[in-house]
Amino acid sequence: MTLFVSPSHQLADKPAEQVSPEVRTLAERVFHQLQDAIVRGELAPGSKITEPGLSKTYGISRGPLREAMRRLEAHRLIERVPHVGARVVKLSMKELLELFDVREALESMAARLAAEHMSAEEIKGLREVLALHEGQADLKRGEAYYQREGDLDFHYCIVQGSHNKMLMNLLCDDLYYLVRLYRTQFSASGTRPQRAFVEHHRIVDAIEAGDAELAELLMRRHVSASRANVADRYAAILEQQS
Amino acid sequence: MTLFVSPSHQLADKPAEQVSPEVRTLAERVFHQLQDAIVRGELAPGSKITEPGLSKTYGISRGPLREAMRRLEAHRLIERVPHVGARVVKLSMKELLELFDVREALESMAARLAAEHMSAEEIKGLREVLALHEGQADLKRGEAYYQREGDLDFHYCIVQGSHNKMLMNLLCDDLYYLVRLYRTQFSASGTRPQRAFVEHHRIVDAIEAGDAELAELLMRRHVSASRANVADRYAAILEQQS
DNA sequence: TCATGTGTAATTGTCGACAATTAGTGAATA
DNA sequence: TATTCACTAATTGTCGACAATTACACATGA
Repeated sequence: MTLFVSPSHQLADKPAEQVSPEVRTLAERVFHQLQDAIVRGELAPGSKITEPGLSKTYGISRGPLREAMRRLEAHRLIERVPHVGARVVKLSMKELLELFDVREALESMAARLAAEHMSAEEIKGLREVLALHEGQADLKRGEAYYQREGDLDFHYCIVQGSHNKMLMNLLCDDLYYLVRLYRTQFSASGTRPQRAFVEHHRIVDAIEAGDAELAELLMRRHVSASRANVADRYAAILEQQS
Repeated sequence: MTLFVSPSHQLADKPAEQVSPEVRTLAERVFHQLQDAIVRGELAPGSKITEPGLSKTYGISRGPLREAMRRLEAHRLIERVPHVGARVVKLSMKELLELFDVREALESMAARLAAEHMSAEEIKGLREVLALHEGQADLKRGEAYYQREGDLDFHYCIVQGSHNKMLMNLLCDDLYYLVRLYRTQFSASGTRPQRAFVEHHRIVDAIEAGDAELAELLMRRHVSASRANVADRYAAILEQQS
């Protein structure tokens, strides 16, 4: 399967070293390192990050560090206030649901475009991704982690299949890091993974049939169901606490 | 009409001075200045911009300048290559159409959410925006410029009405500068403005009726028609040249 | 006890200088 | 003549130091 390498796998395999492709400058490297650290939860959401601190931790001066932080800010992973400082972003449930709305809009469009533009070879690769997930035992046992990572792989493939670079940038470079960050704050499981798996197959079927409208509709429902699942679990947690 | 101030009007009224709200640092100021300069076409698309050059032009050192450039890069207004330099982004027709696809996805979602969340007062403000456009004589004469700017105002209002901050950031802070940049490269007019004006009213009707699905559908068609108009005009230009 | 003002310490913003990489010019050779 | 290599100039990347702003602690007064 040479289709693509998901960012999650990239980050899981390599221990945050600069073996990656286009990391030719210190600012680039520390940007990716900080991105990983935030997404993995090593830098706690809401915690304050100071320039001298990070500068010492990563062994670089504040110049490239500030450029990296500017990029993190643009990607919505940290929040800065002039003359005050920066904090790791902390997603509220409201913001998380907003993120799902944006995903619903963009990913359904991606599915539509994928149905129109994906080559037979790409669709084959997509099937292999699904087969890979099916083979994983933990899916049946209801353990959500790999399924969720695989879920990202799947969505990643669809977005790539849209052949729309702007969409790819928005979803794969920007929003997915937020999606992964959310995992460190709200864990999700239940019976959702199995159903999501079925939905994935239906979506690929529609794409393979070249039915753009159906692919779009199914992806929209898929993301929407995922959103509802998160909202329900959150409501349950609130119930439990009170 | 206290509803909002569109970025286009902001930039039109103030001659790029730092009277704006939260511009408390040099990097912020030069970021906005460069953003304006690019969107207005003062910095030609595709032209190379060098750090010493800008540094001298704006009278600041390269530190804050580089941070501003990093933000411009994140907003896709310039493209940087490590150790080589930066260029003002030049939208190809393919990329412009990609942008329309993204807008179609996001703005239709915004219209749906606006129909669900806009208050009566906000809707009243929206009507006033339309009335303002109607009063402008150049709309009837087919002069597109103000209509197009007004078009942005309209879309801006809808996005604000969605009450979804993530959507607002994506559309109003990021993509709209690209949309405005496109105007400097491809001028659009024809009979489209008048029809767009009618479509605007239909959309507001749906929002006022609280019909989320209809509002979404109409906005989707509206953006799609705009996209088709651009594509047709481009095809005509290609025809003319050959 | 609470509010207010002051002073200090820490952090952020900005600058100029140096190191590293690249592009372009020109000369030497096949 | 075309190609390749070296050299130079310019630009980008990085660093450390200084200035400006802010936050916190403490003392003073009502």
